[in-house]
Amino acid sequence: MPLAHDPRQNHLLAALAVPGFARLAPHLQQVPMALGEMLYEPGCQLLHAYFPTTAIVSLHYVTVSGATAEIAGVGNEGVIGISLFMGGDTTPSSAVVLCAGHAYRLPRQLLKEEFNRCGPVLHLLLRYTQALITQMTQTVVCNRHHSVEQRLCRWLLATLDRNPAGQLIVTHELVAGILGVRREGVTEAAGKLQQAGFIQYRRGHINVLQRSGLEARTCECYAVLRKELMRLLPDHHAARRALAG
Amino acid sequence: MPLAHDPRQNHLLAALAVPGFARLAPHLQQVPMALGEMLYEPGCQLLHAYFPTTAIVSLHYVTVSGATAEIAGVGNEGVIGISLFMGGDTTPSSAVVLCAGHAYRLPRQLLKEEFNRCGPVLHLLLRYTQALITQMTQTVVCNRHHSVEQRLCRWLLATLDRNPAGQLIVTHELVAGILGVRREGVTEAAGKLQQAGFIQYRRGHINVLQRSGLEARTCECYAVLRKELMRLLPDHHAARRALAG
DNA sequence: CATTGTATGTGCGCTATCGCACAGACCCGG
DNA sequence: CCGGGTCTGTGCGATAGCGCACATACAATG
Repeated sequence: MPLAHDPRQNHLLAALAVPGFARLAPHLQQVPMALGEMLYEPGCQLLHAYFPTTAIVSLHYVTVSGATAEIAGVGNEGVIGISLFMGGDTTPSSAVVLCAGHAYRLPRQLLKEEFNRCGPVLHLLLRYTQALITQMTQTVVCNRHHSVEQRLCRWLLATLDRNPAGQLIVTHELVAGILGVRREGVTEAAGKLQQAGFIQYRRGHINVLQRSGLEARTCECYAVLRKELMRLLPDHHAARRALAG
Repeated sequence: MPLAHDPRQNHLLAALAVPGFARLAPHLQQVPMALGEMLYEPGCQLLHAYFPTTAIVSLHYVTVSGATAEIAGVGNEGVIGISLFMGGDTTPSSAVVLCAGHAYRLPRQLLKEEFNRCGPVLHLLLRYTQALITQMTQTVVCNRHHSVEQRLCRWLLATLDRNPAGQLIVTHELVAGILGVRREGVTEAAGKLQQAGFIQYRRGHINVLQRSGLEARTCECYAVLRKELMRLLPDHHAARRALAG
């Protein structure tokens, strides 16, 4: 059974075989993540990789004119800092904490060393990177062709998958930045979902009451992505619990 | 000096050190690529990786309702088939030939074997993958915030960079599929660019007359991306020529 | 409990893009 | 040189989303 704070709440860490995990564990440091905290800025050298457990992080892009969009989200299924092992060291996007929580961080050098052993850790991280690419692929087409309401549903569902509590601490403004639309557009779409009884919100909180309603209103992107992520990232954490039980 | 058909017209192959290249060269098979040819379909297992020399390929996504968008383009700076070494084997996107030309292909198994030597080839391919991610990042935000005209300029410039001839064999319809807009939208934007004297087109052909005009009208995405690709993918082919000269 | 900053609701007119329909123009192949 | 299929030009009305302005309502804090 996992401790209150266990690195293995992160699925990637949970999927590591014993020797790899044993090498890394002494260097994993738990850190709290506050809402709005920026883990890295465009072009900045990362010092650590972050493996979220309860926190949710958004990979963001901000244009010169201040327009923003989420490129992909990262929760306990993944890691922030793939450029550390992919070779570029930096990226043109930034990483912002969307839901406060915790993560374990690993110094840059240790991640690189473990990666360069060319063992299972390398393959695990690359498979996760492939999953991230899939997410970005879906976001490209979703941003192009789907409505604000559809994309709001998709985002709510994806975030819920990473935070089963069912209560999100976000403002419409924040969601607008993620979807790359006006705040008013989010207010309108959220209003419709609330009227339908699927969600309920108040000043900075969104409660999901009826997942199935959101699933009915979202675009295909949610289901496509979920299926593909299942294929690429079997939930080893759940599997381990099942084995232990 | 490169032969008329030299694998090293592809920058990735050109960047390989002698031993790696020597191992792969006997297995590289030159293949012609016809306009519109589909290299792989969503979810299909690739049998080869393709290293374009003169061909240009578009990574595409098609929704259930038939809407399309380009996720990223691949020319002689890259390779098609990263999922072979990233671990997923398939992707939800497809790859379509946009500009007829040639490529060298390498059987799946040989690429994997070379990758698993964990030498310079692995690092080169991962760095290219990072460049592809950067391209997708830019496409996410560009699709969300920039106009048809800006994105048309960006696409023309990016394609020109991969095909210095300055003449593209594409219809408005085809470009519309790439940008994810109506055919009429492309006709209108292209009309404006032609009136400005930047391009000239006729039935299925587009000639770029004045790059600087396009550069002035495109969004920041082109410059940002170009700079980042320069950083990640120094043009080893040009470097080699310079050394030889 | 009063205050104040922040979040949300709403109403405009505006623009880009869509979806459709059809006319013309090109050019390839017979 | 003559078709006929394919590209391109153009003109609608419809719509989603924008940008702005301002009203209102909430909740944290002293």
